[in-house]
Amino acid sequence: MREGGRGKAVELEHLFNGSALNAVDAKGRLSIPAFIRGVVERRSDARAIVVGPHETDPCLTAYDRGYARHLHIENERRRLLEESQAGSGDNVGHFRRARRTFGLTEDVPYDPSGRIIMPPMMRRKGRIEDLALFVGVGGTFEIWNPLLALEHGDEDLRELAAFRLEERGLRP
Amino acid sequence: MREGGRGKAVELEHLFNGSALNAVDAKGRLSIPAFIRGVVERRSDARAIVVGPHETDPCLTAYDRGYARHLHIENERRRLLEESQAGSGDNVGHFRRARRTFGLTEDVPYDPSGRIIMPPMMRRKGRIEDLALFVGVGGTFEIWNPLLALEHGDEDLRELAAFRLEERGLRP
DNA sequence: CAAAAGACCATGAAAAGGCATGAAATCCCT
DNA sequence: AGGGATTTCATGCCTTTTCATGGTCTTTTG
Repeated sequence: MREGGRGKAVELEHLFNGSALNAVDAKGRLSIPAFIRGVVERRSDARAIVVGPHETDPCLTAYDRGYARHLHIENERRRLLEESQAGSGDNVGHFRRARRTFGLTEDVPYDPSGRIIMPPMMRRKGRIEDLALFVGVGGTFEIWNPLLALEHGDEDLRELAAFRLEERGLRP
Repeated sequence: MREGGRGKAVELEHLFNGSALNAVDAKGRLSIPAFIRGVVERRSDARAIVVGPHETDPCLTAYDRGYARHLHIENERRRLLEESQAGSGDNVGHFRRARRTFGLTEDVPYDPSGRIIMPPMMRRKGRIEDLALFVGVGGTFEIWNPLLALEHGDEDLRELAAFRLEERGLRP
């Protein structure tokens, strides 16, 4: 199950699918929904997620360690490509990407009961307060402040957030 | 699990991921953040890092001993490649790289509590003063003077440095 | 002898782990 | 298919451990 190497990467055999709204306590502690943990563990058999700012939206992106390795390999491949193309060129682009992929993200293990402490920096970047909306998007998943999702999300996301909030008896 | 040789290197199974800002005391002592030590020890089970000047940026690069071995092997591979290509060509490039990879770097063990004394030459090359910003970049990690990061870094890095400084109650 | 390097202890803050609870979802058996 | 029993989850609370960092004291070395 590890890394068969036969074409398909294990990371993409299981996809993040679904959504959930969970509470964040005063110390920034929160449960990773079970459906996410299932995929994380089948993909990488590590009880940890990697969290970082989303590239374009006011939320966080997250994935498992196997996917992080995948990103690393892609980065290295691209570097070699650029090196051979642009003369002996600068690797500036490479370093920038690597820094973004690994410096701005954090590896966060979860405990046996499936909880993490959202790192303060991520909490701030994602503007996560006392609720976290998890949204599967296939290869990765997103973590939203549900109120921001209502405000800045596309129509589908807004509807999703509204539903999950109502479900909890919250109607802002 | 050491170095199976069958494709995947152990060095790349665990990646440096995250960031931290630590103090450098009057004696030049500083703690290697726990998340770095974890990866270092899983990769090479040695309590030491290898530090050198960064290829393009005003900071230091560092990694574990296993990764140093990896660089050596890569270098040799590349030498053979260039030799067979450019006629019996000069090995100038090879020697230059080897000197850079091993001559300009230093192997620095850390004590049981996880602290090193930054070698004076590195301290000077990286212009490290009383704060050190560690930034994971996958295969390796960087050590910045956070003020230089603010000044010369790309946007992401600047933001990172600013956040880590604020977090400590420092706003330059 | 002086200065630097290294080992050892001390401490406060933060994080990790464990235990308990209530609610919801699932299973299972008639 | 129903309905009770069981398991899984999310979540609050409390305890233990880890970490970063400062200080002191010893050892080494020029």
